Parts: sequence; C-alpha cells; structure tokens
Amino acid sequence: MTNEPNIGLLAFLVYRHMEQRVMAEVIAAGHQVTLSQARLFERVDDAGSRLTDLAESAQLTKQSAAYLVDELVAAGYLTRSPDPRDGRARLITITDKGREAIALARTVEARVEAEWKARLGEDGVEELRALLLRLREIVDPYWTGPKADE
Amino acid sequence: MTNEPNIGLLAFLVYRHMEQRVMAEVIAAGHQVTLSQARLFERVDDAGSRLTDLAESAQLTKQSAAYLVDELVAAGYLTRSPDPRDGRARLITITDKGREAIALARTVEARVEAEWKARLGEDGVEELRALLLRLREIVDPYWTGPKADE
DNA sequence: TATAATAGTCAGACTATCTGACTAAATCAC
DNA sequence: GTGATTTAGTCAGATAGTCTGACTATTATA
Repeated sequence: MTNEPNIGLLAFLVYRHMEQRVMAEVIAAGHQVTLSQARLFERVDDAGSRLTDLAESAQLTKQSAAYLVDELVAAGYLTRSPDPRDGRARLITITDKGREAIALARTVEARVEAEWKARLGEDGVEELRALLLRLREIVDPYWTGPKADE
Repeated sequence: MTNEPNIGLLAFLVYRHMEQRVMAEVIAAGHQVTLSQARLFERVDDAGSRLTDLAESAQLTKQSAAYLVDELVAAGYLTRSPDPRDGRARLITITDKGREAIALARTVEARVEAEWKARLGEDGVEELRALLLRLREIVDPYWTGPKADE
C-alpha cells in the first residue's frame, strides 16, 4: 500500500486520535463506558432522543441501539421515560452523571485541539474546521442544512 | 449535544463517508469482504507484512488479526508463506485478486475526492490534505517521519 | 549454551452486531 | 369512526469480531 494517503484515511487517523484521547481520560476518571457505548451516547440530544433516531444517526439497528442504551441506563448515564407526545415512544435523556462525562469529554477535546493549534497554528486549525464543515454538508446524511441542526 | 462540532467528529464523518463509498462499490463488484477484513487488508504492505506488524498497525491483538487474515486467505485476497529471514515468522502477501480489489478501491477514492473538489475547489481539497498530513505527524503512532514511510 | 525475547497458534469467553418475528400505539383512508 | 397501514420499540436467537490466557517454535542475548 505505497500510496499518496487519501483524505479518508487521513481523516480516520485524526478522528481516531481524538476518540482515543477522550476515551482514555474518561475511563481514567473512573467512568465505565465502552467505545460502542460512547459512540451512541454522544448522539443523545440534550432535549432527549428516541431510540429509532439514535439508531439511525449512529447507523445501527434499533436492536443494537437498544442493547447499548440498556447498558448506559444500567450504568447511570441515561434514563428512559415515556414520551408524553407519543405513547409508543420512550424518551432517552442524559442524567447528571452523563453530563459530567460530557463535560470531561469537552475538556479533553479542547486540550487536544489546542495541541493541534500548536502544530497548525490558530489559522490552520480554523481553516481545517471550516473545510471539514463544508464537506460535512455532502458527507453527513443527517445534515439538514444550516441552522436546522437544533 | 448542541455543540460546535469538534474536529474529531467532523473528521469521522469524512472518513466514514469515504469508507462506505469504497466498500459499497467493492461489494457491488462482487468482492466478498467485510468491513473488518477490509480495514486490516488495507494495511498489508506491497512487499508483504508480518502478522504482528499488521496487528499493531490496525491496533488489534495478534489473535484478532490472525482471524481476519485467515478469512482473507480463504477468500483468495492474501496468502501466507514462510519468511525466509525468520523461521518464526510468516509473510502475508497480496494476491492478484487482492490487487484487483485495491485498484477498484483507488478508483472509487479518486471519484469521491473529485466530488469533494467540486465542493471545496481544487485548492480547498489540497489545503485540506496538507493540513491533515501535518496533523498526521502528531496523530499517527506509525508515522516515522518524512520518507521513512517505506 | 542457557535464558530471554519474539512470532505465531490454540482454546475459550464475551461484546456488539445482525435478522426475523412480534406487540402496542398512532396515523391515514375512506 | 372504524379498519388498514405505519411507526416505536421489544423479544429471541445467531454470528462476527474481539479479547485474555496459555502454549510452541524460533531467534537473539548474556
């Protein structure tokens, strides 16, 4: 494989590094979360998510998502409650313990990005973010246009 | 999760898109390869790789790597032969069928990057690649410095 | 040459994933 | 408004891919 590294692979290395740095500190802080759980967890909306939406967003089956949500509920990071607006649905929401983990993750993310700034410069990192954001529009099926994010 | 998307997550979306596009076409072309197999396969060196190196590069245990290599050998994409320079080791090399799959993957990668150029411009894509390459140096543990790649 | 390190395999367990079949509730079509 | 269809989620079972621990064979080292 002696090739000009393609952008997909380079992006993977960046993504994996960030994920590993965050996971390492989250686990070091005593949180008992697996990678699969974390990947689903980070998609839970502040206002609560439905299982079906979570599954779609994470590109998993509902069954797989339910399995991971069960574990995250048992570990105290999420709760399920009936959705008042739809008797079939249940709302999955983040607990205080879950928010603590998110806060820690945000801290680590900021620290890693700071390291990247030391390498690429403030301008370089912002240029990178801008380019990736524009790519997101054609690369992320859950992108619904500017501002429609929330 | 109503946050300024961090670069790690944005990089993930880009990586996943490329991977899915490539896998979809590789499978459509009749190759019977799973994602896990492909992720290992793409790390096999042109000159042949050792299992231990593959495992380390893909961040798997030797056992897991061996399991995937077994499948790729059975499917005709790889072969194993004794390493003439080390009686303990075996050299894992790419078959002609494996090279066909790689050629196809390269074609799809080029097509996807062309789409990205339509969005970001030629300059934008090259700027993105340049930034990711510089980040690679601090983000990829198997990076051994310029030119030492081979 | 005895000891330690390295390359890989064997055996067994477990996590995360899937497919298929199902229940209950909401929505749609008259 | 009732019957058919769609939607949200669960239950049961299978499987892929991953791990840990223990082992063999070969090479390198003291």
